[in-house]
Amino acid sequence: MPQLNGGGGDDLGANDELISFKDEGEQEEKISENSSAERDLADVKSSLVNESETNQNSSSDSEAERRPPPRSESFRDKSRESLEEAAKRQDGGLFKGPPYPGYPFIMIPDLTSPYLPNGSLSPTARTLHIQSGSTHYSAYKTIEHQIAIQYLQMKWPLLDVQAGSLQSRQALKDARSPSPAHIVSNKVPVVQHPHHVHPLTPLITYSNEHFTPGNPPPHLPADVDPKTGIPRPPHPPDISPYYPLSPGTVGQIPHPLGWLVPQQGQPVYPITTGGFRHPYPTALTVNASMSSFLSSRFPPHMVPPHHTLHTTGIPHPAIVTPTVKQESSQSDVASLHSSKHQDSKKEEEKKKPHIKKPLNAFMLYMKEMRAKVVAECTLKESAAINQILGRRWHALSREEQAKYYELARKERQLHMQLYPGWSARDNYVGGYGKKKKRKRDKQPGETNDLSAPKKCRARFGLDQQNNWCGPCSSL
DNA sequence: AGCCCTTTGAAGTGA
DNA sequence: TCACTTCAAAGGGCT
Repeated sequence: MPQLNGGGGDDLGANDELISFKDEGEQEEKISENSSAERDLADVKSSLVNESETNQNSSSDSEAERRPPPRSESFRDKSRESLEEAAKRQDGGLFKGPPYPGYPFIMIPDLTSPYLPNGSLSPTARTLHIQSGSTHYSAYKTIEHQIAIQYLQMKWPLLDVQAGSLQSRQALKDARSPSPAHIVSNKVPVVQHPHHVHPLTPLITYSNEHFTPGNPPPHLPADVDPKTGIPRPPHPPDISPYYPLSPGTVGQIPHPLGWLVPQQGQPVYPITTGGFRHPYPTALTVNASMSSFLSSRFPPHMVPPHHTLHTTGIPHPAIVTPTVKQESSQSDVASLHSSKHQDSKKEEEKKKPHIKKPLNAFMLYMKEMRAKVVAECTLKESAAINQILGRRWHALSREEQAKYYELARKERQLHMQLYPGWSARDNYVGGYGKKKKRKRDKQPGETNDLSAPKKCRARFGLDQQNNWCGPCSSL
């Protein structure tokens, strides 16, 4: 069976991901719909309205047309065709270059695998010598190692790949807090972007424009702050919007795996307790969060002691330590004064990081397009925005959707590599079946009933006659 | 403060 | 296998 990912071995179930695609005839329609963003949005709005007003007939044309046909093998085949095409366009395989310009996501050959693409054992997997609590690495200058460096340099020319960066992941994985091995050779300063460039951010910020080399997308954060709506200063023209470089500071590219790369002499990463909301909110103290994370993942003898707030690296932004993340130092001090073992246990419980789910294709799409829609429409309420985005999602062409599915697949893959033991179940509050929050029981098509538009009108000030929100009527 | 709303998709659970 | 549930992001609204 052909796999989407030419790299093989991908069992992430991307095959069924395109079930929402439309059939061919509909596709043409959708392509025409996409001819203009404004038209698209207007169409989306119209379809929303029409659907809202006519759904009682349960024959909403727009919905019926947009909704993908039920799963069928033929459809799956088509989807696979599409995916295969996409895979071919991307030249498939994890070890190929970034599938899209502006997508500098390095799929480092199986970071958890000790083997290099050439089949040899990677140095990081071979030589980890732990002596007296410090970590030393040897045999850096092996052929394989150099090959790996060359690989990274080839795939990411701007990256000054040194031994440290290659070892850093293993180093962090073993959570050997600041050790010379981390510090010395890493020349990839992870100067945290003010917006906390997530290693997956290049994925998340994907858009069609991103695939046009040297053509910064107009709707990127440089235009409008997705949160505040305040226009942002544009990027210098000679600087990639994805890499917040200052001229001549190539080395300050945020490593896609930057959170893994321990740093020395770097300023403390900007702590944005408010404002920008990153897909993977960054924990504040790597040692506290990471080692607690490791505590939960690895046997105690493998977990180093906490080193309070000495920040020498970045935890994966998917790791969230809510409420306690800023109390780590205080809690550490408190635990020293507290002789109650239970308290410390509770602290440990609290410190347990929350690894968020990887974003699916639609979520990635939403993250990228939300700001755009918000900018085009005065609506700010996410529920309304999401409705529009949902329509737009269905209006996307197969290829466009396939790109997001691919990004989502890679994100899942990376997530799986980063957190091998993680399960979505871990994030279930109260366990399955015990609802964290009462969700409205959704009957088939209930979202299209009259109550929805009424509620929408009430909440979003939708125009009663035009069945759409007044401020956005121009859309 | 915390849940609701709203979207799609992934993943887990139970029958 | 299927149906159902939860969570992922977002942020204004509501209790």
